[in-house]
Amino acid sequence: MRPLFHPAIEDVRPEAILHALADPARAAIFARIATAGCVEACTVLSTVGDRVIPKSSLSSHFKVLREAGLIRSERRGVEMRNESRCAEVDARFPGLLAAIMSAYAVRSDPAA
Amino acid sequence: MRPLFHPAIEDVRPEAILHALADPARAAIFARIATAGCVEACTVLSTVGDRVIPKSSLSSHFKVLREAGLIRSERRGVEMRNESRCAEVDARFPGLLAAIMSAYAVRSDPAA
DNA sequence: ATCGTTAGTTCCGAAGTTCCGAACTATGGG
DNA sequence: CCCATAGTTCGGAACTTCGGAACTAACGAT
Repeated sequence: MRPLFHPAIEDVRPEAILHALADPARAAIFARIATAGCVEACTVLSTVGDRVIPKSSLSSHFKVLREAGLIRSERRGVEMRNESRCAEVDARFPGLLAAIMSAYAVRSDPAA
Repeated sequence: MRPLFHPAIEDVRPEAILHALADPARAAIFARIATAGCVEACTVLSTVGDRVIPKSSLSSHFKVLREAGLIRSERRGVEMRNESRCAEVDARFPGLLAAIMSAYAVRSDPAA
């Protein structure tokens, strides 16, 4: 298993963030990591909404989020700890994550 | 030639906007339409940075922006007028476009 | 009217990306 | 040591993107 790659915050590119969050499943995973105490293992969230996501797909979603600079992942024994890099990303691209997350919230809002 | 499709603002989905703007070339085209008096024809901007974009690719970039709800295009004789739908999009997803555009500006900022 | 020019679209093949099941690797417990 | 669990990698099918060539549509000049 190759080591986990995390870009330095100054190497994080906006197109990678937009690409990562342009997938609603990935955006939902990220939202859960960002809100749920900033730590969540992989198979804890093997469903998004009512949709089951296969392990291999989940693994690559995490990889995309990690390589976009949105989360930091660490192997802890047999499982993985993921925490969001919201604070760092927000310092570099102020307001970006908040605006994206609230855009998704608008869409799922029945009043919208 | 089939007619140009524009989604109603309430049908605009955040993932479509993120996907459209996740491509730096498309984001640059959109930025030019949004800032340059909100009207710009296609071949006026056949280059992005120092990169030449073929007509067929340009045409599909415009289509992606249009169908994401970011621009409104109208055939005016032999050419096309494009105007941004910033105001509508901003009313639905407040701050989203501004945050994305300033994220790209950070990236191209030599001090970043 | 018809020709030429300019603006943009469509078609289609090549190249690249995404999805997901199956096989694999790594860690920890009994 | 063997098993179970957590996650990764592989590989093929389905989908997307890119760009050149052929096409269409509008306008002006003759």
